[in-house]
Amino acid sequence: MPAATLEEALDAFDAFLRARGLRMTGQRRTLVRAALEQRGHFTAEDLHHRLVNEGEHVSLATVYRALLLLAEASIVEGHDFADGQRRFEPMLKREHHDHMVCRDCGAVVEFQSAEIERLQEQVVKKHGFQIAAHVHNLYVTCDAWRGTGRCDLRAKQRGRRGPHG
Amino acid sequence: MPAATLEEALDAFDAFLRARGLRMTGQRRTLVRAALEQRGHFTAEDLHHRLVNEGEHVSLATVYRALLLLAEASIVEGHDFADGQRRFEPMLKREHHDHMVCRDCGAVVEFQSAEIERLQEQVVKKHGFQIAAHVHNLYVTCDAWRGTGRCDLRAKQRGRRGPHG
DNA sequence: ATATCTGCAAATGTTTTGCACTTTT
DNA sequence: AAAAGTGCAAAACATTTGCAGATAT
Repeated sequence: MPAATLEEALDAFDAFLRARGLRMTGQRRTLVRAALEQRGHFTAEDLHHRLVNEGEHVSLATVYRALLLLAEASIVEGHDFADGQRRFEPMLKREHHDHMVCRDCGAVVEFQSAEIERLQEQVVKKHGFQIAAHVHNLYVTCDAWRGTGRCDLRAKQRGRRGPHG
Repeated sequence: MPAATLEEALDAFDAFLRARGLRMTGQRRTLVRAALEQRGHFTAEDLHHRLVNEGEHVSLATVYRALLLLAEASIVEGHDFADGQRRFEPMLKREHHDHMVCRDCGAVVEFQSAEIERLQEQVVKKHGFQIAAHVHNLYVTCDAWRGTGRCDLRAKQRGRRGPHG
């Protein structure tokens, strides 16, 4: 199943908004488009910068507010990669996946494992819970790739400490 | 392997500090003790409150600074349960585990799965990475337990939204 | 018309930091 | 003495929110 088109995303968002008595606006349309055009995992600020560069007039507050709605509508999904900023990615019509995050180069690589999902579900059931969501991030290093150019996807990285100390 | 005793923790911390040219102080000793006595997963503020109630004079800043060192020394481990505050738990001589976090009652239940760990490692290797750390949190609900009293471990919960929208 | 949006600036809340003073070594 | 630690208050910083004016139904 390929990722959703802009039209599909706009339709889905429109339906979502309508169902909650909310309104489709110029800014929200612009934000849906920009979010889908964004490659990889982006922050609210990334999205805002992009729009400012395009000459669009949308405030950062509106970006945050829209991202919240887009996540509730399952058009995007938010992730915490322990670097102090929430990342988003388009998720409409995309399959679930988890992430490897490289601490050397900042690359975010998606992975899927039906087997892990199954075991996860099993653990939760064994305890009488129901699963609502999960976070499965693998923080990795890629020193072995140094110099190959293969891992220099996102050189920038924040200094903020993760939850591991 | 049972959890570490206070003496073991103090020795480990002392060795860690010494190796880095840092010093054991009264506050740090107090914090090690309090952290080990704390049951379950606690925040920096929990720890601070506890000490204030005991009549100890330790500032919140010192608590944060000590927790950082204790985590680096692997005496405690920090976790992000997506509620806006970092939690810590004693980890010296304890086995690795991941967590289920109940969104209804706030309970944190530990789980272990050698199978999941193995698959995780496999995924990382397949991509040529080396694993540095991982976060595997299962956010669950326990409505089925309502009224049984079994799940009301930690009633308090924060309103802050997690990374999923 | 009326409820919802938006932008701006100010607030929030956890964690970090600068600095003057204490405590270790 | 010299280096490291502490408390306090202020700073940081991503995200949220109050409010007055703008926009959608």
